[in-house]
Amino acid sequence: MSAIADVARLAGVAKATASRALSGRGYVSEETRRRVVEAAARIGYVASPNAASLVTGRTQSVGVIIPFISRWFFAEVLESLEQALLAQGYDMTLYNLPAVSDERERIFDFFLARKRFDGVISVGVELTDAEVDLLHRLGRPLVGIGGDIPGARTIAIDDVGAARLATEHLLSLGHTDIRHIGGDQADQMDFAVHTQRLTGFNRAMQAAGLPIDGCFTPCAFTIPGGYEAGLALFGDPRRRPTAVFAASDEIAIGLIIAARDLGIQVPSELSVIGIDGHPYAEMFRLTTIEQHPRNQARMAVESLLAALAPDADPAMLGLRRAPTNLVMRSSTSAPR
Amino acid sequence: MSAIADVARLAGVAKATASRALSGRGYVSEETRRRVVEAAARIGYVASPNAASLVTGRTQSVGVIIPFISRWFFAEVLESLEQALLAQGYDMTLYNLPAVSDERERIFDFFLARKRFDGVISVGVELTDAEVDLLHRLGRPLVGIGGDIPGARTIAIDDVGAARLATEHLLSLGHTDIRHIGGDQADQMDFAVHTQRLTGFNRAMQAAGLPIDGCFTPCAFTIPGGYEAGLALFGDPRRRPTAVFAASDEIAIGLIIAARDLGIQVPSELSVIGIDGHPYAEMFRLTTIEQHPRNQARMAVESLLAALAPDADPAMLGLRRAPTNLVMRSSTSAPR
DNA sequence: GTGAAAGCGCTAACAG
DNA sequence: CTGTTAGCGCTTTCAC
Repeated sequence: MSAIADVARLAGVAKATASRALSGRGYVSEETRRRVVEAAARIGYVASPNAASLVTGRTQSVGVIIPFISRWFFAEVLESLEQALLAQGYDMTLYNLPAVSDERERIFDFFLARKRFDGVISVGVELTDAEVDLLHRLGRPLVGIGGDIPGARTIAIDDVGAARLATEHLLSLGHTDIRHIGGDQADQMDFAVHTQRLTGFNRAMQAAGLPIDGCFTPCAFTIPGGYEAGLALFGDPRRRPTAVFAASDEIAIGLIIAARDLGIQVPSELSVIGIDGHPYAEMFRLTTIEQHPRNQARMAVESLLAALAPDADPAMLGLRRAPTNLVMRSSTSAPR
Repeated sequence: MSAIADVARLAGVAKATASRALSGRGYVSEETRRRVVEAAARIGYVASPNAASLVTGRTQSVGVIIPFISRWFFAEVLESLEQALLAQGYDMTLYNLPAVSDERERIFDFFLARKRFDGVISVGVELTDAEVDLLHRLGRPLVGIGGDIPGARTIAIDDVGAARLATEHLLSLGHTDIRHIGGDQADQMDFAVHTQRLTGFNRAMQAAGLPIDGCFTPCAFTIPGGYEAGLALFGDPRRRPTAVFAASDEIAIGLIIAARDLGIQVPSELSVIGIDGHPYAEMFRLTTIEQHPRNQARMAVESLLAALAPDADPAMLGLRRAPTNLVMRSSTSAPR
């Protein structure tokens, strides 16, 4: 016997009335509602979301696909997504997407293809055309964070602009020997971020009339990645730059640790600027440009839920961008 | 019309047969199965997990509750859980549990209480009795990682033993002025971990006939937390210890950064040992005891799924512990 | 404002 | 091996 039937019987009403009273949809007299709620409480009634979904088509659940969990930016996004979603009564099913592979295909074909979610949020994943297609075919809102997805709302910072700003900051301090350490272009995982930040760097350098040849060094997008790159780059004092723009704070922090290991004073002998707003920035006296992961997450949820609302505003289908602020977390300095 | 009915009609069989052919349960002739599968493929049939769950009672989904996402250990556990679960056809719904609060209560009463999950995995959360009760009342397997949950399978390292081992390592190098920097006992979030690691430290010290008064300093369980503690602890050269056992690698790394900022050589002037197996350990020449988050996660999933299997082995209901290895990631040294 | 009835899409008996 | 029959627990018309 369906559980709600028990509640109904106990309250002396029909199943339909109990349903209305409990879900808040439809007209129920105050007196009846009270009786139903009380009856439900008495027998500890909990609705079956499955049964409800089967008829309403809504699952109150959203799928999130993300390529990393342990990198600061992604973890931060995840935390905020979960919080924002939960506050609206949605829960979050997480798919940690590997590089294109059988496993990945399975996530799309087996898990995402089913009508399990009211919407999908894709965080910093470079999706293939087929994947985007499949997601659209679900007929449910799709929102991206960290890069464009054809036909979907997207939240992102202006990566080219942020990189340019960072580089210009170093230029304005008088530096001319500046390097960019960033992600490998061949690394599929991190959206166009790598390319865009390199582009911003190149533009700023060229606008200042400086050469860009040999200024870029790729490395893994992590603290150890930056550390390795730093050991290699700063090893020879005669070829050491006076300033570095790192494509992420994690790389920047790795560079600083390496510099210190080599006895180089930061920031007096070497200026480093990064992008992210990483919480370790202060400890390392790192100048950084905030990427506001929490804001981006909140905006994504807001945008997704707006699309889910009965009176969805088609205007929200455009591209939205989170603000990009140059935040001087600590001192960079002029070259000596 | 139910989608599977379309498939059935197209294949010229009954719905039940189509169901059997597609789900693999029950007898179907090879010929029939082929026709059904083909028909399904032709119209792009995807089963509705909701409808299936409604009748089978299984959701192929597990709930995971966890207090942090951005700390290394937790992120690592999460990644492994997701991977192991996915491989078995389960997806993972994530609840980032805040300290006891209305939000937290809502997670239990509203989200977890519904029969949405085939099982629940609790990672490093100190659950209240009421919460444990609610989880048990679901009648579904519950597995814990990182600390005991009454009546549930639990995977954890031996925290007291690991702490003791770490301290003994420092003692064996000849150190006698050793401090323990760990989590605040009042911090509810981190299970009994704080207390247990402090206990292990105290036991080792006492066994060596050393005093423990004033040897413990609490701090936040993060790199910045360790950094702050380090600045305070190492500021006065006359009161500086020769070795520190940090309750986590993150604290240890913070301590090392602080020490370096103060011009102290690590490890020659100060030995630091931590627990975790953090990937930054090598960069910081940190000695650490591995906590194997990935192993623990895999064991948790294994244990959960075993309980879900039709022939569940009641013997698995016991407490299991992951191996604790003392790994010398790099050099610690004797006091000078 | 409330009740009766008709499903949502699927699987599990049970015959055949 | 396959078809028929009953629901799983809920929401939603549509009358009253």
